[in-house]
Amino acid sequence: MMTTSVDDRVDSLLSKLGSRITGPRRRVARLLASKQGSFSAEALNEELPDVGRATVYRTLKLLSDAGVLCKTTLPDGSPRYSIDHSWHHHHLICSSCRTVEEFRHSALERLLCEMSAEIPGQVLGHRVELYVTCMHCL
Amino acid sequence: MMTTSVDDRVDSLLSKLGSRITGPRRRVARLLASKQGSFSAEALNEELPDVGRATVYRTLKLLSDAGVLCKTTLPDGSPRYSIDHSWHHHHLICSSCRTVEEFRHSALERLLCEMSAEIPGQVLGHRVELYVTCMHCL
DNA sequence: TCGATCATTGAGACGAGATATCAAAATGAT
DNA sequence: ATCATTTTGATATCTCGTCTCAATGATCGA
Repeated sequence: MMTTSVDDRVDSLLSKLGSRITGPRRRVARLLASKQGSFSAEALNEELPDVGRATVYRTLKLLSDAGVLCKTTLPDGSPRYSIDHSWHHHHLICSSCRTVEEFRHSALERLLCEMSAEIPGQVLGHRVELYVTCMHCL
Repeated sequence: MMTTSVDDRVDSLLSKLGSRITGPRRRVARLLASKQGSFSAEALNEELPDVGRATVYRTLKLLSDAGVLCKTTLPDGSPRYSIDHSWHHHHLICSSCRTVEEFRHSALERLLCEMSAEIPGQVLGHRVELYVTCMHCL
């Protein structure tokens, strides 16, 4: 097994951030590692009855700021988290099952980059979301 | 003056929608007409102490559904409303002053339309947001 | 113009998602 | 092992809304 354990990766991330390695943070991270697709903070919270609500939210924020997680807002305004696979990407959001998927599109990036030059002020970043009915729901 | 009064326009919109023309709805609409840029529902509510909270939110929803208003979510998740100038558009959001501005870009639309063909599932719509520091804040 | 009907209102309860407070517990540098 | 500093979690609080329901008021037909 060449695979580093989840705990090892979390430990090194946390120390890189200058944050302490604690039990609750590991428990949140382990649960995240077992997830795929998108999930709500509240769902995680319910799956971790022995970790305080505030700590779940704090850890989610910590990991989002660190770029490990990605926070998206569904069209109705409800927030979803997903693992950030660490390249710049955008989201396909299924209006039916509310699943969030990543996608990348180089032509789109290029165009957005070109557009930035035309826009007054300084462009800091962008977000693109496509609302779809996914194959599974069709 | 060729200008139709706000009340007249609101009246005709409401009857087109099959909704009743009421005092509270007029008061909300008048305030909206005096606004420029983006605003939060709560701010409107505070400026209309004689209109019930529920009614403010209901009217905002009514007008959003009717396409008169446009609801956006700032990166931090807080919602903003703005007058929808009634063509498909996207948003420039100033990260500093949180102002929301509309923009249109035909090449971007064309590309997004082309992309829809490549994407598995059925594309229903899209949203593009550019985060900027606006001229005013620079 | 007058009622009858039915949409609308507003006070307040409720709910989701999230942050603030603060005493107690855990971490980790020494 | 010590101790300053972080972190935790119970709870209160906040924001943005929706729901309920009795009272009100707009509209339409006679």
